Amino acid sequence: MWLFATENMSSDPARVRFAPSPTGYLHLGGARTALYNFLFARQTGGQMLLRIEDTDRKRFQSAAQEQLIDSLRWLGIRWDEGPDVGGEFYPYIQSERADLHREYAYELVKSENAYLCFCDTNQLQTQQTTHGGYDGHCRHLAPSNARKRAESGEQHVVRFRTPKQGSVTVHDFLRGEITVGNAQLEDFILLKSDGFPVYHLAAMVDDHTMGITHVIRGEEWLPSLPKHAMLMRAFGWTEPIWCHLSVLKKPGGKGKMSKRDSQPLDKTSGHSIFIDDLRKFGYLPEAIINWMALMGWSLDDHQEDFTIADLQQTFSLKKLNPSPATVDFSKLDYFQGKHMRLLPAGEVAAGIKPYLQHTGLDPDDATLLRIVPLIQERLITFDDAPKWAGFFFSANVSPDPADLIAKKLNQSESLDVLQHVYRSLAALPSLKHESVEQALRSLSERLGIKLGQLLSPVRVAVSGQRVSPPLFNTLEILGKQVTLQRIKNAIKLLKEQ
RNA sequence: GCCCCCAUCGUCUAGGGGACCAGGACGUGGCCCUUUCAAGGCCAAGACCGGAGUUCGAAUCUCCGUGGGGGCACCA
Repeated sequence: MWLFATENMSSDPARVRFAPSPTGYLHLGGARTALYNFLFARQTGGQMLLRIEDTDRKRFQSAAQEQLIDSLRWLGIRWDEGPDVGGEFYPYIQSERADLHREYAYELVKSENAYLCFCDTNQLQTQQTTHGGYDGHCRHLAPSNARKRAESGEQHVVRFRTPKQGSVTVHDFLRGEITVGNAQLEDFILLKSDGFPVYHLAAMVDDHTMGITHVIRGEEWLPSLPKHAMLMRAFGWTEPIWCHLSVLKKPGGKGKMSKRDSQPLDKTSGHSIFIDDLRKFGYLPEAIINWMALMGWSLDDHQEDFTIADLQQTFSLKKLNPSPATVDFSKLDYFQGKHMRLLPAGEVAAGIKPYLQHTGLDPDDATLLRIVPLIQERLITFDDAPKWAGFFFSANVSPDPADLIAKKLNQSESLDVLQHVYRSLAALPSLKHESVEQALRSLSERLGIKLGQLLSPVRVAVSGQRVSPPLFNTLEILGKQVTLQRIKNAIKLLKEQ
């Protein structure tokens, strides 16, 4: 047991949260953050919360929340509290908690840690150009006066009063002390003029009231960490443990991966940064999890195969890597192939069926199950199935006559091979792979050519392609009638050349 | 422009002062196996960003530089 002792084992159960904004589909960066939060919660025997950060009504997308939940679930990430499963701290949709946020904002106004600001957009714009930001115009208004203006209906926001002197120091679990001069921080907005809280306020109020112990989130939040810490401190709350994950860089390593990069990545390459796309392309959640877990985290210098259950055992915040990682899809394919080979045959059959159907074929389950052993280790994604197994189900194949000519054989020699193969297969009562193998091996000896040379035209004849699953089994599944018919057709094609 | 973070093979990483002329994995090249393609096995090439310190000793600690990244909204 001591072997596995980590800082997590000895600490109390953690309460963590994944708090996406419903502005788009779940992508790798978000999924990885969710994963790490989930793993950490499980590792410590704590809870994971899902909270929807939708205080920006302008960017709200109604479908996004369901999409998000769907992708997360598909990956196998679970949460103990959330908008869909409820929980003690309901609601978990931030916009529904706005009253609470407002209350806390005004508590800060009362304690003079915040104040009302009446500047309009125009004023702010000029301040931006002349002063490089908000100039503190309303910072020193008399509170009573400000209250009167607000009560008379004048539009206003609530701003946090950041100290002008000194600096803030915040501790990040992975990066240590981070100190920023207060001069860098302007009096940021807490409550918008529509009465909705800004993220900084809402998230801190929710984190505190929901009992969050560790904030594990992306590095893009690091610059606002001082604000968050200041808020927590102004309320007199104890800060959670802050842990900022590195960003994921897009393939090629130039720049942070972002939602806008989806276009050049998908379709053509069969890759995408969106979980939902990956799913459509026929990837396995197990593979994606294994791959994502290793982008920014590692257990040691040799183990790299992990199931999500393994990760729940071994994950630790301490082994997180603070430097950015570049997304590498070739490694995803590697893990995908591995997990594909681990799948029970029935699941492979069920997985590839829709992809075959999508190409207009009508595969039956029994045949599918016989084919799976032949193609399973050759598949990367389910989407690869049509190219490996499509010819089993199509009515006929149309080989390129040039492909029917084996390497180092000319046309008439290849024709000769096909005709011999036809005769010896026709002589068999049925095409059991053992008897096919025996027949063709002895035929190749008789003809004095290599087995590979003999098989090549046959392979093309029956599958229509140069590369196929192992041939003897293929012929058995295809059956005598179809096999002979396709060879006959190939012979005809070659003769016409 | 200002602020912050990061820095080991092409990529993901191990490494927390001597165990490192730096280990593993993906990818790449070669060989083996072989019925094409895979899978598998073996081998190879391939990195501590630079410069000053600290130290008997630095990939590991400090500083400066450089490079990369992130952030500067009544977005999250």
